[in-house]
Amino acid sequence: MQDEAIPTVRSFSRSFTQRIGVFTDRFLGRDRPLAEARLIFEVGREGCDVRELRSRLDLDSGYLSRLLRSLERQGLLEVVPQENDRRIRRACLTAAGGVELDELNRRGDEFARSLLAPLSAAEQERIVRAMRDVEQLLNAAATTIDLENPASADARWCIEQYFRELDERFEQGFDSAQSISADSQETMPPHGAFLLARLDDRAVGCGALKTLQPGIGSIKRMWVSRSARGLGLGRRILSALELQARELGLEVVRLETNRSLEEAQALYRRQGYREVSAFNDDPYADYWFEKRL
Amino acid sequence: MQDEAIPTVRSFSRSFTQRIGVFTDRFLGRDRPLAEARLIFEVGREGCDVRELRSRLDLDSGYLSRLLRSLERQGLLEVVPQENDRRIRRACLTAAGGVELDELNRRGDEFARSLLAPLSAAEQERIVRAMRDVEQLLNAAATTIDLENPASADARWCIEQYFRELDERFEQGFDSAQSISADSQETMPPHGAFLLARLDDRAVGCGALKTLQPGIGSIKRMWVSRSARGLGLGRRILSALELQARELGLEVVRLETNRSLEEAQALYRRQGYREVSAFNDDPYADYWFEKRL
DNA sequence: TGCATTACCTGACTTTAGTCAGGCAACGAT
DNA sequence: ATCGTTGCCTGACTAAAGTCAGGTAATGCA
Repeated sequence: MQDEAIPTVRSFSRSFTQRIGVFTDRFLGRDRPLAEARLIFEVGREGCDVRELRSRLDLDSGYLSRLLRSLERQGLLEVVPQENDRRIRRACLTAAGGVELDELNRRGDEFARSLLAPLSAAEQERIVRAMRDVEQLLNAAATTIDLENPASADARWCIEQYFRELDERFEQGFDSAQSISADSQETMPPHGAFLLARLDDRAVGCGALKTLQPGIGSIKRMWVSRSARGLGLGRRILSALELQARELGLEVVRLETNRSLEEAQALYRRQGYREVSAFNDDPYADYWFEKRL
Repeated sequence: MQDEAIPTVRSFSRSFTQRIGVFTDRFLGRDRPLAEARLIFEVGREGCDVRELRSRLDLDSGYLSRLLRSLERQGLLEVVPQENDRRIRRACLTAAGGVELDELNRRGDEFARSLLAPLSAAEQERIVRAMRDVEQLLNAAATTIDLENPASADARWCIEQYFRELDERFEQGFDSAQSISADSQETMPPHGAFLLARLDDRAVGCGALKTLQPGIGSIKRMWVSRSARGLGLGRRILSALELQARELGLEVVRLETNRSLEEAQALYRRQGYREVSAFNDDPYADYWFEKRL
């Protein structure tokens, strides 16, 4: 780590919370408590389940309930039971709530504009670029990679997305039944592992490991959601899978990939994988790689 | 302004306040109110006058007083009257307060470290650079430039700094008595103007305008503090002075400068000033510039 | 059918943050 | 000496934020 890295981060957060904090309090919550304003934002046009609000804003159940009642009294939103499970309730903005949301958005835009206004065009471009960088990398840093049961809803969602993308990208399309298996049993301890990447409780990537034969593992299901690409997440998932492989006592990991997935090939080469001759007959594989751990 | 500028700023502040806000509350103020933790920071090793604390943290006098009493009760600081004016009181950390400050700093560092930890070395370097950019430009944007009475304490402090720097940089040194005048009367309405740049109530630059003869003005005292250079502040002060000149009915502004002040010359040329022959006999002037407004 | 669980709500708190009016001592100028 | 000002403090508030212990209806499961 560079010497000035820590001071830079600290001085940055300090100056930023000061400058932006002032905004958040003064602009956004001018005529209502800040928590209420945030809640209106979070509910948004399409509405939002109460449980979802609770987790996203990290609020106490009782406190959130009270906030919802307050906004209801003000005629800004309605909380209605869901059709299929009447315990779960959904908050939706009323027409008046929509107007309020517009107003909040207007103030937010105005604040952003006033923040940039004193800067020249070139400076504005520079700060916007730098902000995008910081945000991206902050998101990358906030993304966690953990073991997950491959049968869980999030895991299955990721695999589904992965298959869908392969079907789009492969010239011949993709049918998972044709491909080499990597089912739940195979990708769980003690024979394998399934890793899920999450950003703020949202699944954004995955990777799986299964044992081919004693000492030799295979990496499957490497996928990163479009929204999270370019953040080095692929590299982190791959490294984490290799760590899992070592812990399972594997000495070599292999993987196969399709010619259309150029980024993936580049990643494998960068991470020390070398191309080997075909070790299976996966109909979608064009290249085979291997790495000794 | 670019199309995505506003959304980028907004999404950035959103994600940043979320990620950093969590830290500020959870890490820093874990076993005491956030306001107290901030206060300990602000008092720092060398101590700080109460009035200074009030303005820096923008706190109500009564509220601050109560916070100080609370920290005093906890044995973390002492508030003692100043020698020369016993109304003004100074807050100083006790030994225990110093220990607490160390702990706060430790937590801050730890947070910064944990924020960067998941990133690769190259990514860390990228985010640190981007943060520096954002902070610098945010500071630039937060710097205000306003008319100031040239006799005010801040104005005189800036002029003093300016003279001191000229004395350092000119080969022959600098003595303000030898130079062409620009006293308070000359740089005030209706014959002139004095502009002061402030960042968070701290004077960081200045510039003055006086009338030489009907329709012709002269720009003097252009200075930017070292801490604020490279932020385009010189350009903004110069533009603001030109605006003042137009409002005073001037059609031409002139200025002279010393050969050692290369950045200044570059700025003047960039802003449309062209070199002219000497229009005065200032002993420190090597170049003379003029701009038609 | 009964029982545990889930999802949310209510009431009764505490803590933190912030405001306002007035008060007192120290100081500066006359 | 006195009078206005400055710098800080105290008391008496209010609002916002957050916590905790139940409570209730809906649902799922044995």
